[in-house]
Amino acid sequence: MPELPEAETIVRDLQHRIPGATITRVTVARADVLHPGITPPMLDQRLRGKRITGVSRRGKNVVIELEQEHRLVINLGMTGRVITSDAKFADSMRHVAVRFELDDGRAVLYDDARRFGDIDLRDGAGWAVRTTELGVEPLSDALTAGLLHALTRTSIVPIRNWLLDQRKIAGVGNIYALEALYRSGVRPTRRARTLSKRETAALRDNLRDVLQESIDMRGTTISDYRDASGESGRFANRLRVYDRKGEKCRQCDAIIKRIVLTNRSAFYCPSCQK
DNA sequence: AACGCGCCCTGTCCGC
DNA sequence: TGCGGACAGGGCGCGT
Repeated sequence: MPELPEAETIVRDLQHRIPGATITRVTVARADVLHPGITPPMLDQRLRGKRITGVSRRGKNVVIELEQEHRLVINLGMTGRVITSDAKFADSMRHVAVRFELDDGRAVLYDDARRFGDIDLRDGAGWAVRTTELGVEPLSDALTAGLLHALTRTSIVPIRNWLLDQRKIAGVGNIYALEALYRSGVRPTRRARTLSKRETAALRDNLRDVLQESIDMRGTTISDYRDASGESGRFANRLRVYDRKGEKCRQCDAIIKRIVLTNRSAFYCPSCQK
């Protein structure tokens, strides 16, 4: 579910709520959301007494920064949510997997119906490893048209699949990959290396635009996504192809198609996208 | 090395 | 009303 804009929205919410607080206790109801090798007692023992110093994002991951360079890295999978216990909707969370109790009486709740999410704890060195496994941040200056063109030269995979590879660009998921391709006039099936310089330049700009516009609307809620207060995002009605099979293209009146690429839906306008 | 596939798990919706 | 199947924003491990 949550891609970069959704993770970014949660991060911004948490940034003005939890830094300065100290974790007093961690309770794990669903150990399968913990990163392999991390056990519930270990998590509790290593977090207890640690002060939260900041909150940031890397790709689709929400990163809670702690004293001594430790980081709690939360990947929300498909249905993960991070909600503070003082939020209006906190009591309605029905799949709380982990609770991080704070010294001010509040708690940070990790809720995840499908439990595809992953909670990892890294020290400075461990984080350095993890972050280098991820690709360029699409909203950073590092993602230039030239870089996107160069990166795509060696791959024969459909460009939609290429965009989902977190080792290349970090944070893009199915929704924004498809929306950016639509805006760029490129079909999701096109092999990455066949995109022209002009097309990769357009794709770079459109990717950044659609991500930023979604952040401005606090993300896309199809069904599960909620921000740190439990509220839905408002970008869903701005989607032009995602989940619009059979509906009319907003630019040309052709009918939006749905195909399957490596077991995941792809939507596109057969007339606007080449 | 790069790629495609199956799978992890729960909830919801649709057709019968 | 109930049941089976398809599908869902992600990502890992495996075989080729």
